[in-house]
Amino acid sequence: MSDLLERLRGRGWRMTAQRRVVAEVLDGEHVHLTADEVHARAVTKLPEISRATVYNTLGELVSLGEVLEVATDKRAKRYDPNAHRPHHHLVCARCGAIRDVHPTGNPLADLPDTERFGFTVSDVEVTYRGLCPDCAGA
Amino acid sequence: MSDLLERLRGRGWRMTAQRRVVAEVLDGEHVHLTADEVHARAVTKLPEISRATVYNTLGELVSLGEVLEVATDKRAKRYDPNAHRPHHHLVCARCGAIRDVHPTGNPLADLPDTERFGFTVSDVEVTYRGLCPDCAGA
DNA sequence: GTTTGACTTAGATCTAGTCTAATGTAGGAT
DNA sequence: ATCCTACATTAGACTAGATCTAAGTCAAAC
Repeated sequence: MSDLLERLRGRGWRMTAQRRVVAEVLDGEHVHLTADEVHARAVTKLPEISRATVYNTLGELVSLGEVLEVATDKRAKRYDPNAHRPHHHLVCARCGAIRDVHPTGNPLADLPDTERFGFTVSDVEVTYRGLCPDCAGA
Repeated sequence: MSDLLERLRGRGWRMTAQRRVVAEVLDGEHVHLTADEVHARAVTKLPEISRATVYNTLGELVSLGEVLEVATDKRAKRYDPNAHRPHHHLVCARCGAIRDVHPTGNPLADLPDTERFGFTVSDVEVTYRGLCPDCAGA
């Protein structure tokens, strides 16, 4: 069903029921879930899985580069399984929903050396904010 | 000393010792403080000021548009007194330090209609990430 | 100088996340 | 097939950051 599990196994990731379930949840729906939402879905497949394990597993998937952490505001972090195609985010200011977007242009090139203050700049995130159709209609 | 206090008074903002101190802290140093850092500095000027008041006051300054809230990660929010000149941020991935930057280009124009999913897009934030000179050197 | 509604306070509470010590188990060795 | 053990999982305590509450205070309109 998924090559995510294959990739992980290939990297020597010790496979457990809990980790499989977390990976399946992320792989299944290409939306941006919070850790608690991942936990809630995981519990339906494996009732005894604990929150700590979900956090641990998400953290590992992030350091393996298989999943992206998205912290657009002070609500819960969200996890983005679409780590292999670079993209940015469009966030609803009201409900927090996130969509992946692919703007044109290259913002990294738009930051002149004089504006880098000696930093080693390695990454840019562009976050568009607005209201989703549901929240704008209300 | 500052026109921030003038502007606030002009808007009918009820002036209290606590609010003045918070405004002065923000106005004084053009860095990006966390709420607790604001509180710590405020306490040196007005020892009995409470954390709740600092939070309230910061929240009001944000809704008045005098101060910007910057939530670049899951650490504490930071408050940016430079609300009147549009800019973006350069963040140190290690220590969380923030610098204001002014990239060229206009990312809002870089998001085609087909990528807007019916959202009413009103704002873009560009966050550059990297290591500051101190953290890169370590 | 009074009045009053807005402001401030200490501390409880909430949420998201991390840590710990005890227990369980995947998967290599035998 | 079973045994080991290093790694994984667990429940629940803990933390940081932020918000809420109810009681007390005070700026400013009169």
